[in-house]
Parts: sequence; structure tokens; C-alpha cells
Amino acid sequence: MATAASNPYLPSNSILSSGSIVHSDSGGGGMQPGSAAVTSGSGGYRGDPTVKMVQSDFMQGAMAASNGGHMLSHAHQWVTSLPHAAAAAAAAAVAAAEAGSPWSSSPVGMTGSPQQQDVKSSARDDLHTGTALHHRPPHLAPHHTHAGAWGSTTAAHINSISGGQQQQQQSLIYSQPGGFTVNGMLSPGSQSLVHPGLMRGDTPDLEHGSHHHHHHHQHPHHQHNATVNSHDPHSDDDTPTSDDLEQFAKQFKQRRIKLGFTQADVGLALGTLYGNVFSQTTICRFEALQLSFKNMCKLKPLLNKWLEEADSSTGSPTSIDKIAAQGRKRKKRTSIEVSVKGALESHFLKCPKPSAQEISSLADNLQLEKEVVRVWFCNRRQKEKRMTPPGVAQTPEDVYSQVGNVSAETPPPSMDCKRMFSET
DNA sequence: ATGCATGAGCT
DNA sequence: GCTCATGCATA
Repeated sequence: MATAASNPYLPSNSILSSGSIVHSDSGGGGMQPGSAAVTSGSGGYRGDPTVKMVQSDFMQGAMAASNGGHMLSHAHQWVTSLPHAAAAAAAAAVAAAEAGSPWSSSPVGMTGSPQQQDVKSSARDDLHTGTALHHRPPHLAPHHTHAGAWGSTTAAHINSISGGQQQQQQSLIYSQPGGFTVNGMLSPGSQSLVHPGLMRGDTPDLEHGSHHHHHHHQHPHHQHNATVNSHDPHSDDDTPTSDDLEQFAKQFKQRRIKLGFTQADVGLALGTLYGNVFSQTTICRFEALQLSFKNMCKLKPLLNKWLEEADSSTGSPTSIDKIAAQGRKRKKRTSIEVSVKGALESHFLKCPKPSAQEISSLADNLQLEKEVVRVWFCNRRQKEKRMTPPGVAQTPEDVYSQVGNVSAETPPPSMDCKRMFSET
């Protein structure tokens, strides 16, 4: 096959590159004979349908599978990223003051496993942002499968719950290393960010109203925790609660905007300060509370430091250096037609975790690469986890009110969703 | 602000 | 294969 040495995914055949993937017009998940121009037609790099385990956990219905049936289509293929110098846009007038706290409803279900590579020694920090008037009991609420978001108002322990299938993660806190930077730049001015000491008093808006009202309901649960070697089971000053995070995120966003920084600026600054750069996406998701609980906990200290640094430097020109240049080949984003998306969502509702075989069938029917479909499901599941579950009415307060669910929610028996469609 | 993607680490 | 963290590219 003609393949570029550098591109494992290079489309060997560019023959059938019909621009339009689809020209469907009817909603309902109709597929049509289109072209396989969806990112290369070659086999791809993987194709070993072997295992297939379905556990199926959460499932909730709250979406509709509707589609429009129009849209344009793009041909996808790999692109060689080009160097782009980003110009800094100075205008970031955002003014969004929306209020929405999607979460604070589902329990978290992650375990803690070490990961990461740059966890330095650390000192704990933060949490003094001003809230934390509450405490959370040392119990977890490993509810079952309904991953909606993260820990409820109280459960926030990331210790190690071993809920069922989640793994990995890293320590929550770490501070800056001895003082080196990967970018080769350190913010001038103050390195001891540990305590800005004084801050400008022009920001009286520290409203942590604190209107917490968290009740919880948790029940013992399955599994076994086991092994708990050294550890203070009582540390009650670490691990912020969901409320803490929510409050912090809001404040953070507000201050950030007030100070005139964009999300991207913050991400870069973090790199400069700690050596850990983050993208605008991550900052955005943090503010929007769209990260996993654990991830939020990890980022909070860093952002908190940045905040201190930022607000203490009245007129200091923030060091904004550019680090860029990424020369990597990335697959061009595949645009999935709305109609196809509708079909995928329908299937997702039926079976969030399709087997490899099912994915293949689906891919075939939808004329998408198997990999694309697989990834779509992965992303979908991930999204389900962070999105506010019911979305529908139900104030955070009401969520907790649902006591009585102390039933033993047995882990969903793995059921297999066999192919539900065929093409003969 | 988000959709699709990559990769690490774990089963 | 999956989850989870993270981000480029895009709407």
C-alpha cells in the first residue's frame, strides 16, 4: 500500500473522494450510499474484533433523536498540521454571566491511582479560598451506575472507592517544583506565590454566600475497599467539596474576566508558573465545571495560585510568552452529519457500550470508519459522565432529597446488545 | 464553547 | 478494548 512513512493513517486511496458523505434528506437515520471518503479508505490501523464486554451501566433517557437532514459535508483526511503563529487577540469581551450549576448530583465513582509524571512534592494549598464552612463526613457514596457528574455535595473523597471500572488518576495536589520552568520562563516579580500577602482592595466581590445545604445519603456498598495502609482517614481539610469547586470556579471566572484575561492566557500562564501548560479548552471546561471531580480538584490549586498572582500584580505585565509549534499530524476532525449523529445517539440509548462487532456493523451502515464510531461512543460516554444527568428540572437541592434510594443497586448485569440492525 | 481526536495507563 | 485527561480545530 502506498503509505507515507510518517503517516500511519494516510489515505492510500484517494480515489473515491466524493466530497459529500451524505446527501440524505430524510430524518430517521437513513443511510445512503455515499462515499467512503471519511478519512481515508484504507483499513486503518486497527481491526481486531476480539473482546467484547458489555457492562452497561448508566442509562438515562433524555434526549431525542432527531435530525434535520441537510448540512454540508466535508471530506476528511489527514492533514499535516501547519505551523501557525497565533496572534494574540486582545479583545476578550465576554460578558457572560450565566448561572448554571449542572452538577452536584451524582456521586463520583473514581478511584485513585497514581499516574502522571510530574507530580512533585507538594504541599497542600488552597482551600482557603474562602469557603469551606462545611465539612463532609468521611464516607463516600459510591452509588451505582449513574454517573452523572461528580460527587454529590458531600462525597468528595477521591481516596479510592474502586467503584467498578474507573481507574487511574493522580494526586490532587502538588505545587510548583523547585523553580524551573519548562518553557524557560518564569514569571518575574514574585516567585513566592505562596502568599501574595496583600492584594488590591479593589475587588470586594468575594461573595461566597455559602448557602450550602447539603445533605447526603449514602449507603454502604458493594465491593471491598481493602488495603488502606497508612493514611489519615480523617483528613477533613483537603478534598474540596463540590460546592467548593463550584464556588471557586465561579469566582475564578469572574475575576479572570475582570482582570482581563482570556482562558487561553490563563492556560499559558500556568505553564509559565508551574510548567504545566493547559489549553483554553481545559480552562473553559474548568469554569464550566465540565471536568471530572478529580480533575477539578487537581486544577483548582493551580488556578488558585494563578489567581493570587494575577490579582496581586496590579500593573505587572504578565509574562505571556508563546510556546507553540506543534508539529503533529492529527486526523482532521470528522464531521458527522446530523442525521448520522441522530442514529448514533439512538444506538447509544439502547446500548452505550456496543461491542466491537456492533461498532463494526454500525460503522458499516453509517459509512463511517469503525474507529470513528468507537471514538464517538467513548466521547459520548465521557460526556454523559460530566453532563448534568437529568438536566430537566430538579434543583440541586431536590436531588439530595431523594433519600430512600438506599436500595442495593446491584451492578448491572452485563447485557449484550446484539446487533439490532442489519443490512442484508 | 464543543466536537472529534490522541495517548497513557489499566483490564 | 476501556476510561480519563487533555487539546486541536471548529462552529
